[in-house]
Amino acid sequence: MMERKTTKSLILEATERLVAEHGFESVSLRDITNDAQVNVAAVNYHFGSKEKLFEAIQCRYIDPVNEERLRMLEELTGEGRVATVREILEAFMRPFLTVVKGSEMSEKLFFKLMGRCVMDPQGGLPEDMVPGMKKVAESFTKALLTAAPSLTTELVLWRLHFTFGVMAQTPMVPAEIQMQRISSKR
Amino acid sequence: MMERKTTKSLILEATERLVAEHGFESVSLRDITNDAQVNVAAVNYHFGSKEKLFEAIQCRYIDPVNEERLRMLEELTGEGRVATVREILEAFMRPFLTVVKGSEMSEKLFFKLMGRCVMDPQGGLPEDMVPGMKKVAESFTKALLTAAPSLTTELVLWRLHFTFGVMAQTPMVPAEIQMQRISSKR
DNA sequence: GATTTATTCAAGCAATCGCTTTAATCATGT
DNA sequence: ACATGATTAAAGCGATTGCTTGAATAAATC
Repeated sequence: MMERKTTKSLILEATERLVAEHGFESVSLRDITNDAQVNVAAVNYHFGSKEKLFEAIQCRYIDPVNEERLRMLEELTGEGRVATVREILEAFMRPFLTVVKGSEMSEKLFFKLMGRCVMDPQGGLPEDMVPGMKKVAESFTKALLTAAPSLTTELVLWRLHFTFGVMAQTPMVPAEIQMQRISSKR
Repeated sequence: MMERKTTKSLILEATERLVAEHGFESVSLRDITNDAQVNVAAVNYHFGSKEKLFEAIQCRYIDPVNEERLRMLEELTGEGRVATVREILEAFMRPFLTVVKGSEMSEKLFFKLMGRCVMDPQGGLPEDMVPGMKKVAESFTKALLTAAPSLTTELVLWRLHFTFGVMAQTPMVPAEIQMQRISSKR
């Protein structure tokens, strides 16, 4: 009996969908396996535990994003080249679009999932993602300090934090705005 | 036997603390009652259900914030007065500080809790908070459109959304930045 | 075709979930 | 002192949690 998609990828996709929609803490193994039309035991067989499954879906897209970020930054600043703040920020943000285009996910779902990863990270980031995140933060901070020498490290980190946070928050647009669309007369 | 604090307020304070720290979905009734040193049944006795308890701690500070917002806005724009964008935004943000100063909570905990209310709202806002939120959104949108006629309703709503979101996100500053403080040499 | 390995399945485990029940205890008014 | 209503406490309810088990099935190797 040949199936179009493997059990493992069915689980991953269902998890991404449900976590994006409801957040990490609200999703149970049964929610996932029901949605994926798969046996409960399959999660522990393929991933070891619920926590490791969650780590897997966090790494799945964030790692490529971080790699593309560093690649673009190296292209901008390598071999003594000088980059503008705008170019550096572009290298920070654009990889999200690059990665989502290359995936099978809808943009909206993708950004919702990214948002959950930033807001919810239950028990912190996966251990093997920490070095990559540190590398990105360090490299971009250094590049931005070079491009804008009047700033301090602390200022740059705060602004990066907000830059990332606003992006992560964008797809979470709550009912407010649609409600307002209706109730406002202008 | 007279106790310093009532059971009800012990529960409220423990809930605020735990929700601010771990988010709504992660906190159980036992977590709360253990932390508050009260019986499990006390929650359902005083609040009816876990969900209503959560609604209570959401309304407890957000309602006063919204009232103060409308009061400040009325002071700025009432009786045909004209307000600047900056003044209006101040009326939008400052009430958070006013309310937290008047409470017994630490600022950090307060903003963390507010952040959870924006990010986590499991099952949407409490029903009886919706009218207040709508009123605030409408009034401030209208005021901002008057102060900055070149903007559209949609633009104003998006910018309010981000303004609010950035504030809600501020106290969530993750390990990144402290980590970076250590690992960066500058 | 037989044997071994990888995967799926139904069933059930202990732990915890929100919540209820019933009885004891407290406070208050007469 | 007694009765009344408000509050607290211990025990346990059914449902759900993450996870494991042992057998059945599919796939791969010989």
